[in-house]
Amino acid sequence: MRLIFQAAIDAFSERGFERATMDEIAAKANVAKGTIYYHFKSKEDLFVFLVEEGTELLRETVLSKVQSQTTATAKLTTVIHEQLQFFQDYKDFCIIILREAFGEEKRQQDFRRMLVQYVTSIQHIIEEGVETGEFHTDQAEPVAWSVFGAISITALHHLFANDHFNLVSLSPHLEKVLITGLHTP
Amino acid sequence: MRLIFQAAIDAFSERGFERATMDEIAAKANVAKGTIYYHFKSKEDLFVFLVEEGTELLRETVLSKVQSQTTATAKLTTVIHEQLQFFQDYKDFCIIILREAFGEEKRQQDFRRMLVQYVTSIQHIIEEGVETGEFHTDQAEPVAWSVFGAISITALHHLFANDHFNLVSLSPHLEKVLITGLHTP
Amino acid sequence: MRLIFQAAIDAFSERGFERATMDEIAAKANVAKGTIYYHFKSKEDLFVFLVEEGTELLRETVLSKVQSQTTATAKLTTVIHEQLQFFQDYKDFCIIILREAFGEEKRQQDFRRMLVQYVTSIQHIIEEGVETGEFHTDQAEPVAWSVFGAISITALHHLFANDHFNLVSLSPHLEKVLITGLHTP
Amino acid sequence: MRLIFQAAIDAFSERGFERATMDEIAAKANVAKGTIYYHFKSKEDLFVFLVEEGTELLRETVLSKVQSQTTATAKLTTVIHEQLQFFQDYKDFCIIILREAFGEEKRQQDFRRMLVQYVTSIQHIIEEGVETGEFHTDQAEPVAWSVFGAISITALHHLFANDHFNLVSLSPHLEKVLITGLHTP
DNA sequence: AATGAATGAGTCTTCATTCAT
DNA sequence: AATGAATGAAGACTCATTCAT
Repeated sequence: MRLIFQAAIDAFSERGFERATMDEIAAKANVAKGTIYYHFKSKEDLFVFLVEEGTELLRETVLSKVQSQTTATAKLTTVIHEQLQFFQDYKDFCIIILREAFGEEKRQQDFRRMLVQYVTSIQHIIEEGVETGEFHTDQAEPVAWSVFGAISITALHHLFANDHFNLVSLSPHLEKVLITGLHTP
Repeated sequence: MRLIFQAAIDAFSERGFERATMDEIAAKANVAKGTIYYHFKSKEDLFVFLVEEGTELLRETVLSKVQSQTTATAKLTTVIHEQLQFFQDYKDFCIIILREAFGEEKRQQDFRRMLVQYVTSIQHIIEEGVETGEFHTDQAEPVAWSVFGAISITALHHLFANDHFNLVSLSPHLEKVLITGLHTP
Repeated sequence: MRLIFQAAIDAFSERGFERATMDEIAAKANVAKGTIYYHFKSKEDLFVFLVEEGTELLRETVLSKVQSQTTATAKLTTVIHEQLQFFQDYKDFCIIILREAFGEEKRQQDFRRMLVQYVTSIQHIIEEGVETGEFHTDQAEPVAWSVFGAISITALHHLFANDHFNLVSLSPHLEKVLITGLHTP
Repeated sequence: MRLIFQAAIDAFSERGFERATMDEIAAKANVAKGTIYYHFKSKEDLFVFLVEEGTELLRETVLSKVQSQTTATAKLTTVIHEQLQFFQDYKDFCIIILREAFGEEKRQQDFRRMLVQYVTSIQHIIEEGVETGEFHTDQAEPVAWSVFGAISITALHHLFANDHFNLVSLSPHLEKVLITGLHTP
C-alpha cells in the first residue's frame, strides 16, 4: 500500500497523469497490477487519493510552522521558507501540483479546490497583516495567489534548471520581492 | 492551416496535450485527419509549432510595449499589464503554458527553453533597474521568475474561478506586491 | 499461445508479412488483439519468433535424419528428400522462407542469418563428400546454395501450380540433377 | 516516364512492393505524385508494368544468346551464364522476382505466369537435350525449375552476402552442379 | 501534361480494467 | 489479499488515390 503510494508519486511526477501507466506503477511498487485495483478503484482514484494526501501534507506542514509565529510578516516569511522546503522534499509532488491543477476535468476541479484551501490560508495571513497594519493592500486574494505563484514557479524553474539546487536558498530573494518590494526604499 | 492552428489551440488548451486527439482537432478544424498530417509531421510537431508561435507572440507583444518606456519601474509595470492583457486575449494559450512547461519530455524541454527567453527579458529589466538604482536585489534571476510566476498563476486562478473576469484589473494589485512590496511604508 | 502461433503462420504465409494484419491473426486465433500484444512485443517480434522456430525445426528435422547416413552421397540424398518432406508438411512456412529472406530490413537480415546456418550444414556435407572423393567441386558454398535453391524453388513452384502435389515424388529428379548431373554418362 | 520507371524499380527492390510508397517513387523520379497517376492507373499497375518489362527483358536477353548455340549443353551453359549476367546487371529486379512471385494475390499469379514462360523455355532446352541424347531425365519440368532456382537463389545469396560480388564467376560451379553433376566420374 | 493539397479508410499499438484462480 | 492473463476500445499515424487548377 505504501509501496503503491510511493510508486504512484514517482510515476505520476516523472511522466504526468496521462503518460504514467498502471503497469509502470505496479512494476515500481513490485506488486501485480491486479493488486493496485484491489486497493484503488481506478487510476483516477489512485491519483486523486495521492493528490489529496499531498496537498493535505503541504497545508499541515507549512501551517503548523506558521502558527508559532506572532506577526503576519513572520508568518508570511515562514510560508515562503516552508513551502520551498516542502517543494525541495517532495519535488515530484510539486511538479504534479502545477501540471494537473488547471483544466476542466472533474479531477482537476477537485484538485483546484484543495489548492484553494491552501492559498486561502495564505490569504488569511495577508488579511491579518492588513489589520495589524503590517501590510498594505485592499485585495488579499490576488495577492495570496501571487505569493503562491511566485514561490511555486520559481521553485519549479530552479528544480528543472539545476538538478540539485538548494531551493531554500531562494528564501531571502522571494521575501525581498514579495514582502519588502523591489523598490529601493 | 489557420483553421488547424486554431483548432489545435482550442483542443490542447481544453484538454491538454495528451487528452486532445487528432480526430478532435480535425473535427474542430473541419478537415480530414490526413490533412493535419500533411502539414505537420506529428501531434508533437503541431504542438511545438503552436507553442513556438505563441511564446514568440507573447514576447513580441509584451516587449514592444516595454520599449517605449523609459524607467525600469515603468517597464516592469508594463510587463505586468501587458502580460495580463495577453493572457486575457489568449486565455487558451496561457493555460497551455503552465500545463506543459514542466517535465522531462523533449517537447517540454523545448518549451521551457522558449519560456526562459521570455523570462530572461524580464530579468534584464530588473538588472537595468538595479543599475539605475530604482530596484534593489542581488539575484535578478529568481526575481524575474517570481514576477512571471505571480502574474501567470494569479491570472490562471482568476480565469478558472471566474469565466469572464477582467484580468487587467489585477494589474495594480500585482504591481503593489511585486514592485512596491506588501509592507506598509 | 499455440493458437496465436498457428494463426500467425497461416496469415503470414497466405498474405506475406506486410499484408497480414494483426486483426486477421487475432481473428484466426480466436483471441483479442491485445492478447497477441501481451505475448509478443510487436508484429515484427511475432514474425521473427515464428521464423526462428521454423528454421530451427527445419534444421533439426533434416539434419537428424542425415546423421544416420554414412556416405556423403546418402547424406545429400537425405537432405533433398527430407527438405521436400518438410516443405510438404509445413507448406506455409516454406512460402515465408523465400518471400521474406531477401531484403535490407533488419528482420530480413536476421532471417537470412538463420538460413545461412542451415545452408552451411549442407555445405559441410558437400565438403565431406569432396574429401572422401565422392564429390568433385572446389567451391562448396555456391554449390550448397544451388542445392538449397533448386529444392526450394522447385517445391514452391509445384505447390502453387498444383495444390495437392506430392513434393516427395520430386526427390529422384532432384537427385538426378544435383548429384548425378544431367549429362548422359 | 523513364524516370518514373527507374525510380520505381529502385524503390520496389529496395523496400518491396508494400513498403515502397508512391511519395518515395515520386521523389526519386523528381516528379509530382500526381504525375505518376497520369501515367499509371495505380501502384499495382505500375508494378505489374515494370515486372512485365523486366521478365520480358530477361527472356529476350537470355534466349537471344541461346539461339546462336547449337547443342543443348551449350544452350544450357549459356542460360546459366546469361542469367547470372542479367542478375548482375539488374540486381534490383532480380530481388523483386523472388520476393513477389509467390503468393495468392492476382498480381502475384500474373507474375508467376510470366516466370513460367521463361522457365518453360529452359524446359524446352532440356527436352531438346534429352532427344539428342545429351541429357538424361524423364521429367523436364522440375529439372527446369531446379536450374532456375539454383541460379536465382545462389545469385541472390551472393548479392546480399557480398555487395560487389562478380556473379558471373559462379558460372563454372553452377554448370558443374547442374550439368556435370557433383559425382566424381 | 503536370501538379500537390486534401482525403479517409485501414493499421499498428497502447493501456485501463476485469476476472478466474 | 493477491495475481497476471486476457480484453477491446481508443488513438496516432500512413498512404494510395483523387481532383481542382
